[in-house]
Amino acid sequence: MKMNYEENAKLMKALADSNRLKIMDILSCGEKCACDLLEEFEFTQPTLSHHMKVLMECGLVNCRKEGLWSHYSLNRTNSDKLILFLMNVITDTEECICKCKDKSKCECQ
Amino acid sequence: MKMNYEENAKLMKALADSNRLKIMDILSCGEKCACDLLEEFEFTQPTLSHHMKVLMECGLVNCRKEGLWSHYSLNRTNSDKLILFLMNVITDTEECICKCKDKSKCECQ
DNA sequence: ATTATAGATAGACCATTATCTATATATGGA
DNA sequence: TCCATATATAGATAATGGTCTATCTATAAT
Repeated sequence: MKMNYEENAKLMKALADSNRLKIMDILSCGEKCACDLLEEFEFTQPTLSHHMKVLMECGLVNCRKEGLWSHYSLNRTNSDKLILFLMNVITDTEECICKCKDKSKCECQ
Repeated sequence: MKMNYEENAKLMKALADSNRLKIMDILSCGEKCACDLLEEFEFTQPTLSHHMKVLMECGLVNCRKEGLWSHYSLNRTNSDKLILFLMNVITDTEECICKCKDKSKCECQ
């Protein structure tokens, strides 16, 4: 697997916030409009708008506009890809970055 | 599953950096000393020390001291737990936070 | 004991970010 | 057309975080 640390770090940053994790959790059960999401939090509407922008810009959330309302939903493809990436990170694979190093050079073992 | 957004957001923050993702990837193949890790990066030794502290303090990485050397390794239990948490976040489960809400109150659907 | 080396800590600097208030935009209804 | 409402944007502020240089601590070798 091609390990793109930079790109996936952006997705991780998007989820490195407890409020956005909660938003993702809520959306995992189905599409929700902004007003419904806002009810679950203490922060203001512009703050929710900011969080949704962060999640959308990195591709973890989709938005469907209908009249005045914005309906948000998970992008499951990209969410799954991020988890797959993480599983690759913590798994010892043949193609791992460390495999190409000359082990004999290590002084400390 | 008990969804502790705050606590897991801390773990996500620790992995929301491309250098630390790469460190985790390297450690996934086995224990490495700091000097070996440092070779893979452009940044300075104090910067590596900072990154290792972040990863250790949230429990994603263990450290074994041996003389002058510090040997780092993945904490697979905690790494696995984080991925399990993420899978719960993006999965529609019966116990999801949104399930207790009164759906009929939603104005937008 | 002195010196060299591995790693940690302190403090500074700059960029990023979560939040707010105020305001703008866009849509639907009277 | 005018107003109410849902959401987005702008700009400010305070906190956080990644990196550096300089320095400290602890261990090992001579």
